[in-house]
Amino acid sequence: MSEPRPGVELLWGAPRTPARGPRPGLSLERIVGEAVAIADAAGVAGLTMPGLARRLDAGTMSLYRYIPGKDDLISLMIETATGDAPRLDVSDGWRPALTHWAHATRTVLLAHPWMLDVVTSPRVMGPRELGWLEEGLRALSVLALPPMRRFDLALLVNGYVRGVALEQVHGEAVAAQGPFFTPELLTEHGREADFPLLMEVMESFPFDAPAGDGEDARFAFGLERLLDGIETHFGGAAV
Amino acid sequence: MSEPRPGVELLWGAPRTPARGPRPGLSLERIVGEAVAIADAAGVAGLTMPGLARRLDAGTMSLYRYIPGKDDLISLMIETATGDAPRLDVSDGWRPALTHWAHATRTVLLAHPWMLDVVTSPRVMGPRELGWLEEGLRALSVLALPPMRRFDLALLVNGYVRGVALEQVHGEAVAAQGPFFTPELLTEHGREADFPLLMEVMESFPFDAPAGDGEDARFAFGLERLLDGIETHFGGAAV
DNA sequence: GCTCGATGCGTATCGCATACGCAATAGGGG
DNA sequence: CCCCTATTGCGTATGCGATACGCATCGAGC
Repeated sequence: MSEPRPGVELLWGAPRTPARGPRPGLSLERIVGEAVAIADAAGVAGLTMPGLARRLDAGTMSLYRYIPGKDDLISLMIETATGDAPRLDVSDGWRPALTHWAHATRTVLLAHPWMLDVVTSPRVMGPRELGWLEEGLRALSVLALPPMRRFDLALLVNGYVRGVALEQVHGEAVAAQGPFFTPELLTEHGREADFPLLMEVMESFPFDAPAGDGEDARFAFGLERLLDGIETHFGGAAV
Repeated sequence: MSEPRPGVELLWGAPRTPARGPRPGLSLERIVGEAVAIADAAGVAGLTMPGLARRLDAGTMSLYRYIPGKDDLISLMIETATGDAPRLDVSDGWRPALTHWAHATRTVLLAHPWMLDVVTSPRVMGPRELGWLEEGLRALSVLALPPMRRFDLALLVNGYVRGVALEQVHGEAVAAQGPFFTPELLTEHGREADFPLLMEVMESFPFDAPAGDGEDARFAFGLERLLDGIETHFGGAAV
């Protein structure tokens, strides 16, 4: 038996258009759009139902006429912020396509860092999000592998993208709340002898470098390594 | 000027032993240990100050005599659950050592899945956690690279481990709340034509396979690819 | 035994998610 | 054309979590 799960219908069903009753003063699109804007600016922690209602000039409880609960709102936010998957060009083989896919995924995650906090929760993926997976599979479809193996590879690359994005966002958040990753942390507690290699790193830390570029380069570099590894292993499987 | 930030002292300072006053009925160790046990069983969402106090047979506010706030508690939980970094044997080169390091990291994350939810928040790392980084750097120290570059590589591998663990935990959580990743999701909404490759995957999904083993293999495989890539790029840099 | 730095914790505040119910609204069948 | 009813807006209320505050109490050293 399939349970109703109203949230799934919001993601997958057709938009509801009621026949009778007062005209709705809000719309799912407006609610979700404003929620995404709030989360972009203040993170998921800054997104509250009263706060969202205030931005929409509505009563708090009015929101619940449109969504069953906050969890469903977040699912819809993910679906909206994700956007449509890029159309990949696989004519040059899987590697350029998968590279493009990975970079596009990273761009989305960095544009909406709160997504890194919420994609973990148990939830149902929407059509847009599955569209991204489908495109990833399409990039890999030129490899003569069982579908399940291609799926593994798509998740592998996706996991890499997430992990590195998480690392970057985390690092930036820590840096924003004050200098922490400095030699002083260790010397002040007399622990510098326990972390000789970290001391080296901290001392050479270029705090003045433009953070974004370095992160992009680090990401691209790691991605190339990962794809190199895939290629040496599966390169011969090209159709 | 360095601000006080009491949480940092809890992580890095010496254990406080008060001279006067009533004997403390609780201890940091007991509080943090019980908190980790709760989070292991119920996730961070299941960890509340009143709930924790109840397990400890204490009043809720008593906890605040030991920790400044919940955030600091979580920092301490991470530090405790992380455990001591494994001593790596680098005599066979960087690759076996780094492999061991990555697997050990993964083991910790899967033993305490809530860590994946909280490592993102802006926080200060403790000595144990930095010890892991130090060990990762030690594995890479046999490569003749600038310290910063070795640091990048350590974060790269760490990011990969996190990303894949996140993916696995997320997938398991979704699966636990009912079948979702099935062809029916698509066919029920008449969208099967939009996701031909996903349909293939869903149809071949072996729901009966032992999940853990498959995930371990997938992780190990991806890690090998990543290290392969690093090796082909930096292999010549061995000291 | 007095003092003063601690501790245990009841009480209170504040913010959040969300259930419930009532009043206002408006398309459509009679 | 009007009333019926599905529907909306939202005030009010509940319950829970984090945490500030203050009081009663404790106990090591004088």
